[in-house]
Amino acid sequence: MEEKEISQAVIGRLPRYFRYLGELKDVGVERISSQELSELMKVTASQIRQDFNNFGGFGQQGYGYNVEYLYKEIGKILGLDQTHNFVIIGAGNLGRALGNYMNFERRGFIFRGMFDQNPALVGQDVRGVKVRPMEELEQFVRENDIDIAVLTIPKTSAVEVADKLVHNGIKAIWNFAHVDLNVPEGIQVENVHLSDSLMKLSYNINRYMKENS
Amino acid sequence: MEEKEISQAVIGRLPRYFRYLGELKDVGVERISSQELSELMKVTASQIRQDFNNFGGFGQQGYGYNVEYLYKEIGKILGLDQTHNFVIIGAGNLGRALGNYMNFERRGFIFRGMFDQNPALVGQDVRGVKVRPMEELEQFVRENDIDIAVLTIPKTSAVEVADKLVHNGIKAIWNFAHVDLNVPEGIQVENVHLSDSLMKLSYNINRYMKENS
DNA sequence: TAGATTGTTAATCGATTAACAATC
DNA sequence: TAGATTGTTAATCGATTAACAATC
Repeated sequence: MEEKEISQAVIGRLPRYFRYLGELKDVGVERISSQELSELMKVTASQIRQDFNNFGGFGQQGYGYNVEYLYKEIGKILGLDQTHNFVIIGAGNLGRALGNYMNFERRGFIFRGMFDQNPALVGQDVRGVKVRPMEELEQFVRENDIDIAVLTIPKTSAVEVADKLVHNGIKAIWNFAHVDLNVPEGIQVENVHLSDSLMKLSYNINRYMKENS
Repeated sequence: MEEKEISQAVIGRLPRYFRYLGELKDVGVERISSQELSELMKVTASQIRQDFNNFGGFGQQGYGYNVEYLYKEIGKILGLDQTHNFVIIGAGNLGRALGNYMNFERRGFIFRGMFDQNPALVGQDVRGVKVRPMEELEQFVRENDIDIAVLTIPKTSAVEVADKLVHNGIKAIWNFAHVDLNVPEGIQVENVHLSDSLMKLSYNINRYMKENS
C-alpha cells in the first residue's frame, strides 16, 4: 500500500503500449527511444516518458528502452503474470463469442464456467465448458475461486445478478449489460457499453458531414 | 460549419445522458433538475449544465429540464434521427453477435450485409442477412450506400480491408480488430479493443489487492 | 569523452467544479 | 412576487507538453 495513485488516464494507455511493444518484440526490435515510439504510436515522447516514470525508471539515458524488458514490466503492472478464473453469465451470441476468444487464456484469464437461465441453452458446450443453469451460479462462484464475472445478459437482470455475485465473493465484473452497476467499494467494474460506442461513432459521422456541407 | 468544436470528453458522456433520460421518460418522469440528475448519475450538477450548454440552452430557469424534450435533443445531437447502412466484416462469433443485436436497428443503424473469407460460412444466414464472400465486399459497399463497416476480423487482415473500404467510400469504421487503423482525415474510426478493456480490469483487481494486503 | 536520451521539474493547456447573476 | 434553477463566468484542479539537468 501507500504507492502513489496512478490516474486512470495512464492505466488506459498501458494496454496500447503493451500491444506495440509486443509487436516490436515479435519482429526482433531490441531497443527503442521514446522519440521513436512516439512516432510509431502518434503520441508525444514526453507523455511516454511521463507514463513510464509513474512506475519507476525502465529506461537508460543515452540508450532508450529495452523492448523485451519494458514489455514484461508493463505486463506485470497490468497483472498479466497472475491468473484469474472467470465465468460468463449469459450464453447468447455475445457470451459465446467471448467464451470462444482464446487470447484471454494467453493473458492469464481462465474460462471456468458459463450460465444461462434459458433451459434450451443449458448443457450446450462452449469451448469445452458446459452451460449451467443460473441456479448453480452462486455455489459455483464460491467453490471454484472465481475472480471475474463477465455479464452478457439483458439489463433487466444484470443488477440483480451483480448483487448475487458480490455476495458470493466476486472481485470484478466485466459488464456488457447496458446498465450501470452499483457495487461496493473494492469490487472492480469495467463497462463495455457497445451502444454508447456506436453512438459516439454516429455523432462523429454527423459532425463531419455538417462541417463539410 | 464553424460551430465551436465539442471535446470528445463531452461527446463520450452524451450516450449515458441519453440512456438515463430514456429510462426516466419511460417511467413517466416529466421534468428533472440538474441537481436531481446529478444524484442519479453520480456526476456533478455543474458538469451536467456545462455539458448541455455546449449545444445551447435546453433548460428553463426555476424549472429544470423537460425530460422528453432533452432526450430527443440529445438523440438528434448524436445523429440518431439519421439512418446509416452498415455491413459486418467477419462472420465469426463476435460478428454474428453484433448482427443479431436488434437494438442497433432502433437507433437508425440498418444491417445490410455480412462478409467472410471462409467459404464454410458463406451463405449462412444472420437475422435475414446472407453471409457473402469477401470478393463481393467492395462492389457491395459502393452500390448499397453503406456508411459504416463493422470490423470483426483478425488484426492480420484488418488494415488491408480498412484500406479497401476507404477506397470505396465508407464513412466510418467500428473497429473490433486488435490493431490501430490508419485512415485518412474525415473517416471516423471508433475502436473497441476488448483485450485492452480486460487488461484495465486486470490492473484494477491487482492494484486493489496490493493496496489491501 | 561526447552524444544521446532518459528522468523530472516547470509551464501550459484543457477539463471540471464552484459561484452567482439572470430569469423563468 | 419569491423561490428555484438555469446559463455562464471565474477558480481550481489535473493532465499534457516543453525544457533541461542528470547520466549512461
